[in-house]
Parts: sequence; structure tokens; C-alpha cells
Amino acid sequence: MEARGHARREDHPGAAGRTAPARRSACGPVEPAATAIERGAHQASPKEGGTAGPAASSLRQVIIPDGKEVPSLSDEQRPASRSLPALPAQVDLPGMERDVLERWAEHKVFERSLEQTRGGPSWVFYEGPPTANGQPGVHHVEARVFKDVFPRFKTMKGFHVDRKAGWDCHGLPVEVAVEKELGLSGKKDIEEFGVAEFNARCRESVLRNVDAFTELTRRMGYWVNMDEAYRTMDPEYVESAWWALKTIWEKGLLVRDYRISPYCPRCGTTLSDHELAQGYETVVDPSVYVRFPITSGPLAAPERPTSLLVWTTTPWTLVSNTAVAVHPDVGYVVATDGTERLVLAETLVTTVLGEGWELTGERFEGAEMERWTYQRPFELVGFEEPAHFIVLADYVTVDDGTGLVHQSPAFGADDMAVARAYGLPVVNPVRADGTFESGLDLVGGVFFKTADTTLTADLDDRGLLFRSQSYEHSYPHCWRCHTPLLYYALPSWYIKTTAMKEQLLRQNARTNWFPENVKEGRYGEWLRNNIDWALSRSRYWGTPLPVWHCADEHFTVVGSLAELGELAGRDLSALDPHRPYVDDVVFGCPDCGAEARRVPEVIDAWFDSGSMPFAQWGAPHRNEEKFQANFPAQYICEAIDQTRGWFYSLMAVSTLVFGRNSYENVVCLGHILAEDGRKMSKHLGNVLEPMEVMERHGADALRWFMAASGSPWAPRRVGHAALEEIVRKVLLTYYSTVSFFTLYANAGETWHHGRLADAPAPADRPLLDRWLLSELNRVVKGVDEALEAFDTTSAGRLLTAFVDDLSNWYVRRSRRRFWAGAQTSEGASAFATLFEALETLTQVMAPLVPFLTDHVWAALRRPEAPESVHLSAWPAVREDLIDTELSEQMALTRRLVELGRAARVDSGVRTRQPLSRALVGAAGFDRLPEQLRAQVTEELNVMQLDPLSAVGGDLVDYVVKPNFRALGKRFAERTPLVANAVREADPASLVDQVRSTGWAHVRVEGEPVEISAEELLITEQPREGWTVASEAAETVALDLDITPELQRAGLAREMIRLVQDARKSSGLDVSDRIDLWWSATDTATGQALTEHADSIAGEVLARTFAEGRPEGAAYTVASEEFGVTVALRKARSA
RNA sequence: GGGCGUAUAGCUCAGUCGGUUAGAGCGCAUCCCUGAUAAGGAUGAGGCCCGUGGUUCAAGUCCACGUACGCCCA
Repeated sequence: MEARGHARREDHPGAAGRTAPARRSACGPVEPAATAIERGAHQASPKEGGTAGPAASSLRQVIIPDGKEVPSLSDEQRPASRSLPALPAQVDLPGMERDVLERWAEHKVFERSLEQTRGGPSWVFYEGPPTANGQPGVHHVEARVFKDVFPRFKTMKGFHVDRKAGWDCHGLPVEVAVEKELGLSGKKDIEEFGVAEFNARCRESVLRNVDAFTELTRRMGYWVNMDEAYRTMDPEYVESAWWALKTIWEKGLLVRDYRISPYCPRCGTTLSDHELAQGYETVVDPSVYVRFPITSGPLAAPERPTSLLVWTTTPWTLVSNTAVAVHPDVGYVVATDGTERLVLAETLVTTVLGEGWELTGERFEGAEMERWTYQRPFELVGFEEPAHFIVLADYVTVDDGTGLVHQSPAFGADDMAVARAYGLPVVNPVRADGTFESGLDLVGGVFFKTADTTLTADLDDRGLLFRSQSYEHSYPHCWRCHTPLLYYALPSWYIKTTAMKEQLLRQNARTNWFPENVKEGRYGEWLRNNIDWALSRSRYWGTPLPVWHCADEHFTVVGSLAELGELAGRDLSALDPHRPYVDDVVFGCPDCGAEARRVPEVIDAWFDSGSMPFAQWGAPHRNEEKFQANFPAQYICEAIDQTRGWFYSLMAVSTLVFGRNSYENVVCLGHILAEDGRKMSKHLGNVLEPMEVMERHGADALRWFMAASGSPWAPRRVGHAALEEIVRKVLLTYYSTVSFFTLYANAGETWHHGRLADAPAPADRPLLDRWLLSELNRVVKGVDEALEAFDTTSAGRLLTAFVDDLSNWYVRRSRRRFWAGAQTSEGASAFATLFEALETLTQVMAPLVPFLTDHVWAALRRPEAPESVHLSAWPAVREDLIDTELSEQMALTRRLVELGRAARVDSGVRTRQPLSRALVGAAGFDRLPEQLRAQVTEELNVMQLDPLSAVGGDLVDYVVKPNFRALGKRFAERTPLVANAVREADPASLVDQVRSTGWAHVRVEGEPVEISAEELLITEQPREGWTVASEAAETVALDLDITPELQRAGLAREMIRLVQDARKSSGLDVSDRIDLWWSATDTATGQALTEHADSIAGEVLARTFAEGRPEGAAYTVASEEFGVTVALRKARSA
């Protein structure tokens, strides 16, 4: 009691509410059950004492924003008859969230949600591991919200949703970051520094970043098991990846081949895409058109020699010319100037050849030209057949060049792909230092780029050069040393995914994509153009490729450390399976006994993450049953950039290893942009730091934004303004309604859960209550369906609309019933209805905003209910409470109120002034139940509501418009004619006919046509003397004739407001009783006060209400406008 | 260069099965309420639904082409 008495002196809800609720000091014992009993007993006793006191003090108690009043999750002993704790009107959302987080941790709520569903059906979710490189940003929150919402939803629906966190630890970005930290540049530096130490730094850097991600994850309320997170760098994980690679090898799908990479001959290293992007420079290169004489096919005739006209900007690659590519669907023609015949793309003849050339009439589709042979431009290097013929390639364009593209597979990725398809040899006369092999004629030992001039001159000498020009374009250079880069074939390891293409397409066909278009669009396109997976990387920090080989190229692929130990003849179970340690393991080649060493490469980190379905468990070496139980996943979710990343690697690895995809539903999200619509970047200074955002607006607000603002598929802008709006519009509106409920539940006669039984059955409640329950169930149904379809946006919209309906219509219209108290019959119904609505709403909002809902749940929950909303069962839809007709009628009611308000504003008569009546013209008004009409009269403050038809037809104007939607169905192409007939007919007559017979008659092209009421939009307006507002086919008209009687009623309302104002400014509590004195100089006001004395006194809780002046001190207010002075004083006793 | 997406009020975004008066929030203006009050509410102004063509009785909505922007890939 002492604490309460103290708080009482500073009990302004506003003032104290703004301070953060005090941290609960009673975090207490670790054992939850013990805590429960202790706290339950402790809290109950002062309450019991409190109820004995005056009503006012019980009310005052509940508005104390004292942290101790916040109910504990463990408060399981709360009896049904105990009153609800009151929630203060103000709430510090981030503070509340920290509190909830503490309770979740303390009472192991997440763990218990898993425990509780164990044995139930499982719904499998896979966590796509974030790259633990760099600090987490708001965009990480996006995916993590979606990774949390659906598992929470499914858990409430009874599914067991195991959620194992994971971290992607390997890869070039980590290496680059560490290189920067250490001031290293390039592979030479790393090797000098020492691979062991370098990798140790990489590991350390990853762990550092994992900590930041862990904190973010916890703060945002993403429930995922981080204690048992998988890490792609862990030995068990690496072993699983090895096993998968060995399986793929055994299927013959892991091969060594050449890969074209941008390569700096001076630095002797390949460059990553990122490095490549930094080094583009504009340079002038030669641009040569060369004749390749045709040696076979229909155009090969010695008497009329014909040449392919081929264009290239890299003459040095002509040395290793291997083929010429044409597009299969492009038309090629022969052109002649009288002396020679050249083949080129039809559309390029004029551009390339200019004047003096004519077509011979011979024309071929590219597809027809396949395998025609030609004479290669240089005979400097040896060639294995087959080579030097025409090949087909879709990448060929006719935008520049001649439509005939010279192919040199060692120096171009496209060329290499084509070469693979045709089984062409890969000839590379250029050495690693960028010079041609010594001993070659003409170019031996020459740097590739400087060979251009010599080669062009030689072509010219031999009459093969058709034209030579300069060509300015952007060409990649080494960002370190500005050497022009070489696209260069290097030996590399591939997974032959192209061999699996059909299977991958089949797997994709049975996978659900959200949004749907990704399936056949971006992703399907990628699969259809599938290329082999370039698996190896000549780097350090990654899963080492588990391939050992001897000098004779016998390959041994190793699937585990145990296997490696066997081969090496020693126990390697404790070996760190990273470089450089694995590199040191040498064994005798099982084929020939010669020494076998590991190949130097590590693998693409995407293979790591694609292996997570089994590797997260260390399967199949360990936990095989867990893997089986959790394969495949029902749900995964990442941002759209993962289409070719994780979404692909996951599908590819599973299909390669198990022959099926590992996920059934995949949600891909758009990117998050800064408020200015640009990408967030430190450089632009528009970065939103997620932890700061959550400390300012709360995690719930950020979660709501991610889930429900805009379309998650589209790029979205996040900023403080958007979050503030969510807090105000959604979170605080919801919270205020709860706070309102608890306030009244504690006012006067206390409401408690036991009283739910006193309320009438839903069907017997007032229409307003039945409407709310109907809307509630529609929302539950809608949210359920939306979340089942992974559509958080629709769920959010439904919830926002309901929260608004609840707060700004239901509560607004029911306030008087709440004030009347729970013990009255109308109050009982209102309390029960609002409680049920809030309880259910809290549940269906819980997956989206888990903090605030759990805070509310703790305050509202029934004694027998689970202690966290996240442990409660998803509410069942009460179809029997859904009343579509009532929904429509309430919608009409609210439209009429809006029209009435518009008319009020128009008329300039304030709402406090009662009016005698309003006229309504609206379809369905005649069937509007009396209870709903009463809502309109109360809200508009009119005495009576009548249909416009009551005024009599001659006083009303009608406008009749065709209802196209209805007419179109029946009349199709005749619709405009019928519509015109309707427009031209006499409106009053149409209305008359429809009202008397249900049908109106018009003539269309001389023929009679019958039109139903539904096919017309009838607007009616009184002719004069009314203030009217119309919208669509609905009208409300106000009678502005204010009789003296109405005027006095209006004055009475003014007096009530005056006194309420005075009560408040004098510091009285809402339930304090008063004595009141008044004196009026204005006659009308005096009459109004006398006439309405009882109702005014009742409204303002006046125990005495007398004309005159008080004896002694009293709070006095005077109004010049109304000529009145009012004095009031708190009444002495209860 | 290719693929995919987006384009609606000053700003951020809805817009269902194609139906003739295109909505919400923010901001702005004018008010109301004053027992949810550092809140809440109403009313109002504000639209070439990116452009062009097509399909249709009827197009913001469907189709084609184009433009701008974004993402992914070359």
C-alpha cells in the first residue's frame, strides 16, 4: 500500500506515463514456477485490500503508470474474479519491448512454444545464412521479419516449427575485409603473411560480425535458435559439404575444365567481379573486318570465291581463331562489288559495306549455315580438329559488327560456352605473363596487346583485311596497375548442372514462388539458360575442394575426415579442414601409389549455403534422423537477389545429391531503400541503423513496416516518417483501445473475466456488438487466409482497418455503455464484446507485432489462458457470428453519418445543437434496423430520421443514372443505348415506376425495354429548405429549423461541456461527485438549465444542482457567450 | 545488349471479376470534439491513372510497342 500511496501524489496519467515504466525489479528466481506462485500471491493481497476502499481510489490506482502494475507472465494464479491490471494511456514502446524480451528470455517462452508443439505436425523452415561479413543493416531486418512471422503463425496453428539459425562464414568478401584490415593487397601479400594466420583472422572477423547479427536478431524479436546455429566454417559442416561433393563426383558431375576469368597478366591473378567493375577505362582499340574464305557448303565454289566477313576489336585473338558464330534466326546474304563476294547479316549490308555493293540474291538463315568450313586467318598455332567452321549461338547480335562473330574460346566466356557445346578445342597461345609463346612466327614473345598492329598489317599483306578502323570503347583494366585485362582460360572445377537442367526445371515447376512471376521469370529464365556451376576459387578462406591427385592425374575425392585419415593412415578427426592444414595431408594415390596432394582450390561459398539442409545437422555423418525429419522445407525466404544465389544453390545441391528440391514455398522480397529512394550507403549518409531505429520507434513498428507497408515484392523506402505513422495509426490506436478497456474495467464496479458469463449470448447482444463480432471474425478469417498465402500486406490492411473500426466506431459509439458500468445489462454486453474482440485481435496480430501484443495479452488474458500470446492457439473463425447483411447495413449507417457530418459542416450548425430531423435517401434505408438508425440520430444529434419519400414526391428532385455494371451484364453491346434511354427519360417517372412495380420502362430504338431497380442509380434531393449532402446514390438532408425548445436542448449540451471542462481544469477526477451552483444572466440559458437540470446533473455527476452562489470556496467559471456563471466543488462524501 | 519488375494526388502507396463519380495516409486548408486529450475526429482543395496504338458496348485495369526508373545478368 505504501508504494501506491506514494504514487498517488503524482498520478497524472499524462505526466507520469511518459516516463518509461520502471524496470521490473522482481526478475527474481530462475525457476519460473516458483516465481509464479510467489508473485501471484504477492500481487493479489494489496488488491484485495484496495477494493475495500472508495471507488475513486480504486480508479486512481489503475492509472498509476507504475511498472509493478504490469502483470507478470508468470502470474498464473490470478483468480477469475480478480480485476484486470490497468494499462496507462501512454506507453513507451521500446521500453515495453525490452521488458517483454526480458520476460521471454526469463520464462523461456520460445523454447516452450517449441516444447508445446513437439509431436505435432512439423512445418519446416530453413534459415538462409546471412554472410557474417560486415554489420547488419535494416535490409537484414526485412527478411528476418518474414522469417519470423510465418513460423510464429504456424506455431499458433499447432505446427512444430524448428528454427535453426545459421551463419555463412566463408568467401571472398570476408577475405577482402580482412585484407583491408591487415593492409594486404593481393594473393602474394596473403601468402607472405601466411595462410594459417590469414584464415585465423578471417574466422575471427566472422565471429565478431556474428555477435552483431545475434544482437539484432534478439532485439527485433526474431525467434530462431541461435545457441545451436550452424556455421559453414565448422568442421562438421565442411565434412557434409565434402560428402555432397563426393556424391556429385561419383555421379560424374564434378569435372575439371577451363574457365574464362578476367585476368591481370602483370599481377598474375584473376579479378573478382567487384574488382573488375572498378577498372573500366575508355580506350581506343583497332576494329578490323577480316575475310574468312569459305571452303565448304553451298557457297564454296573455286570459280566464285566467297568469304565470311568477320569483325573483331581484338585482332590478337585471331591467332587462335577456332570458329565463327552466327545467330540461327538472323538472315545472312551475299553481297558483291563485282570483284568479290562477302557474306554478312542482311540488316548490316548498308552500314558495313556502304555504296557500290549489291546483293546477289543468295540468302541463308543462320541455322542453315551451321558447319560450313572456312580458311582460318592465321596458321601460326597448331589445332586439333574439329575447328574452323560455322557454329550457332544465340548471343550473336546485329547491333554492331557483321553478324558473324569470331570465336576464340580461351579468351571469351561466350566463346567458351559455344566451344563446349560443339566440342571445339581450347587453344591458348598466350602465356600467363600476357605474351605469346616464344617460337611462334610473327608474334612469338610479344605482349598480347602490342601484337594487334603486326597482325593487322600481316592480314592486309595477305589481302584478308577488308577494313581497319579505330574503335573507342570501355575496356576493363587492372584496378591496381592499369594493365589491360585478358579474359583468360584457367583450369577450374565445374559441376555439370547443365546435365541436370531438365530435372531442375521439373523441380522448379513444383515449387511455389511468391511473387509468382519469379518462378518463370527471373528464376525460370536463369534455369533455362543454365550454365555449369564454376565451383572452384583460387583463394584461401573457404571449404577446401576435397580432391587429391597424383602426378598422373588420378583423382581421389574425399567425403569426410575419417576417410581422409584412412587414406593418410593416421587419425585426422581433429584436423581443421581448412587451408593450409588440409594441404599438408598427403597420401599414396590409391590408383598408382604415387604421392597425392590436394588441388589448391577452395569452393564457391554458395555451395556451402546450398548444402545447409543436411550440413546444418552435419548429416549424413551425424544426426541423419534429424535431417530426414527436416527435409524438405515448407518455407524459405530471402531477398530477390538470392534468385541466382541461395535459391539456386539450395535447389541445385539438393537436386544433384537427392534428386529433388529442398523447399516447397519460397518468398522473395524486394530491396529496402533509404527515405530518399536511393540505396542506403555510408557515402550518401542516408543509412538507417537498425538498432537505433528500433530504439526510437520500437521493433514492432519496424516489423509492421516490413510486413505490411507497400508490397514486399517491390523496393520500399523506409524512414522515420513511415515508422511514426505506423506507431500512431496502428500500434497506438490498438493500444489506446486496450488502455481504454482496462480503464473502464477498473472504474466503478470492477469488471473481471468472471463477468464474461453474465453477458448475453452473442446473438442476443445489441447490433453494434454483433457487428463488431462479425467484423472480428471476418478479419480472423481474412488474416488467416492471407498468412496462409504468405501475404502479409493483406493481413496488415485487414488489421489496420479493423483497429480503426474498433477504435473510431465501436468504442466511440459504445462509450456510454462502458461508462454505465459492467453491472448494467448493456454494459455487460459491451465489456464482453470488447474483451472478446481485443483478445482475438491480439492473437491474430501477434505474429506481426509480437511485443505489443504480448504486453497486452499479459494484461488481458483469462486466468486459464497461456501466459504468452505466442503460446496460445490461433483463434478459430466463428462463421456463425459473421453476418454479411449486418456488415452492409453498418456500412450504410456509417456512410449516412458521414453525409450528415458533411451537411452539418455545410450548414455551419455545430453538432452540439440538436436538430429536429434528417431525411435520408438511400437504397436499403427502409430495411435499416432501428438500432442502427439510432446510431445515426445520436451521432448527428437529430431527433428523428425519415426517408426522403416521406416528404412527398413533388418536393423532391430525382437524378437517375444508369448502373453500367448491372446493365452491361444484361445488354452487352446495347448497354450505351439503354444507358442513354435512361438518361433521357423523366427521372421522377422512372423512380415512380420502379417504386410501384419494381420495373421501369424505357424505349430503345423503338422497342420497349424493362429496367430493374438494381440497374439504376437513384439520387434524390429535397427541393428547398434543407442542407443536403449527397454521395453516389445516397443523400442526407438536415432540417435547420431550430425551435426555441431545440435551442434550449443545445444550450443544455453547451452547459454540460462547460462543466466538464471546469471539472477537468479544476483537477477533479473523472468519477468525483460534485456540488454545483449556477446563475444565468441570459434568459434562454437560464431556462435551459432549469428545464434540463436532471440530465445535466447526471452527466456531470452533480449531487446537488442549484441556482445561486456557493458558500465558501468553489471553482468558478463564467461564460460570456452563454451569459452564465457556474461554480462547483467536490462533494464531501461518497 | 538480355531478363524481370515498377510507373495512379505535392509525397508514400491501395485499387478485387474490365462497368462510366479512381481511394487511403502524410502534408496543406477550414473546422469539430474535449471522460482515449502531448491524443482523436470531420470536411475540403488537390488526378492527362507515364506515352502511343489496339481489343471491348465499356480500359487505371487486358494486349502490343515506346519512354523513364530499379534489380539481376552479360
